[in-house]
Amino acid sequence: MNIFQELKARGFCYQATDVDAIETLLSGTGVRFYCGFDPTGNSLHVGHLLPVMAMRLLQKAGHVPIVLVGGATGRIGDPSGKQTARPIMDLETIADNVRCLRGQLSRFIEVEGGRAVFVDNADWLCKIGYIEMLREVGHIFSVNRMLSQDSVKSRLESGLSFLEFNYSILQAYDFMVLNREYGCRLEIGGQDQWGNMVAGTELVRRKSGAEVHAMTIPLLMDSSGQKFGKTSGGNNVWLDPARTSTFDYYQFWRNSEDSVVEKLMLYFSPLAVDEVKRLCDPALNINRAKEILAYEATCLAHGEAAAREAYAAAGSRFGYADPEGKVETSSSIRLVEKVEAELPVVSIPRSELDDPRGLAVAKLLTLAGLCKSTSDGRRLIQGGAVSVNEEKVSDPSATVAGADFAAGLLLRSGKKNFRKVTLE
RNA sequence: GGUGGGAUUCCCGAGUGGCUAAAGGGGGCAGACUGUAAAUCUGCUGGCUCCGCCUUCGGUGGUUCGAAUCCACCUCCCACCA
Repeated sequence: MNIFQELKARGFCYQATDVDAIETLLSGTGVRFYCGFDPTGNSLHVGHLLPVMAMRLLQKAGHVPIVLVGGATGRIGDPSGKQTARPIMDLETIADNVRCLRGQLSRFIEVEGGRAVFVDNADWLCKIGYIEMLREVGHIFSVNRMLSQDSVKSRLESGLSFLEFNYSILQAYDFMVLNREYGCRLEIGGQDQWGNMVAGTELVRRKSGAEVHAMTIPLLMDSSGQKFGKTSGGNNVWLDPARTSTFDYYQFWRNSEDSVVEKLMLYFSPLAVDEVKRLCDPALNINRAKEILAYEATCLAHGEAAAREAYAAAGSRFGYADPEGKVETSSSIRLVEKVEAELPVVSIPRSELDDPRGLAVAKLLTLAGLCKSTSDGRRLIQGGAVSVNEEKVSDPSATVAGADFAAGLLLRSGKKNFRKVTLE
């Protein structure tokens, strides 16, 4: 199985400018390809991960990823797939986001020894003058053509500013620069990027005559048609452990529905295609498959030690799916002997206890990030979902005192959401 | 440029003077059942120092004891006509 066939088998291929040409290109080695990420936040979430996984696979096959973080395009905002314009961010925020995203991406993509290149399009886009830009590439873009793009058309009704309208030109320009400076031959990206990517291949062809390609990756949806990667209360599952603890990250994968485990494992684990198919056979042990999925996904994002810890914490809490180790796997997942489960820890300022009436449990839930407001917390308590140190709380006005934190307070909302709360 | 229609809580969408924190559905959360799954049933789903108070129905003013609902102006969308 060559790399292109593997990408296909794993479900990474959605649209491509020329399937055969791309397969031929990739059957060689050392092909430089690129994928861009806009610094709209200081962390990626699992929704961003699909193209990252595709880059990983390509890199493992001997190709060279050019990871572009859009310090310049982030100042514009891509309208593709968006209902309304995004707020314009200030420059420091963007610069900070660029740094954070690079750090996260370098966990997935190996950088050493020239095996990957990290670039920021601010390095060229911010230097070019408007007139210069118009003269260089403006004549190649047809407004008529741009207007017929789906991503533009859908925004014509709700309103599309000139600023955003320019986005695809900038993205196309990136491809041209990367082709010229780095010999980049292929761009990959989410399916909503198709229009922008095709604009790039055309620009390159017309400016330099080089033949370059684009391939999109499908957009992941969950069973209810929502964008994949949201959880409890529609929150994103972040890669940044400060925003989503490794335990919760592991749990996100562990709680996948049966019907999508195989798909997710093909996308997000490094295990070979046949092994994934074997593990996900419903006759085998679907819960073991989920553990392996969760473990492998956590390994990639947070490293093996953190993954093992999360696996142990969840396993000792909820039980292991395959305690006798009957399921064979090449995964490095190993049964962990009884350990104290390390649940996600949150610390709150000691001053929260200053109020003579005590600290309301409902408030504590909010501070610990288990619900969005005190009112919400009160409702959870009324619904019988909350316990403190394994004792159910039934009074919505209940409070805790300093003594309850003696050994770290164990706060629970529902069956699966735990926080160990400490004072600082 | 002209005429008509619209903007409602996370989303869709009711509501046309007090009984409206605002129907219904979706989504989400929680409870029961389970396999930390799905399906199903039940409850909750603006905020707060919570049996009371405060803030919401595009924006700003006004009428009224009282407005998401009436009036004026503004902004943005949609439709038809030119």
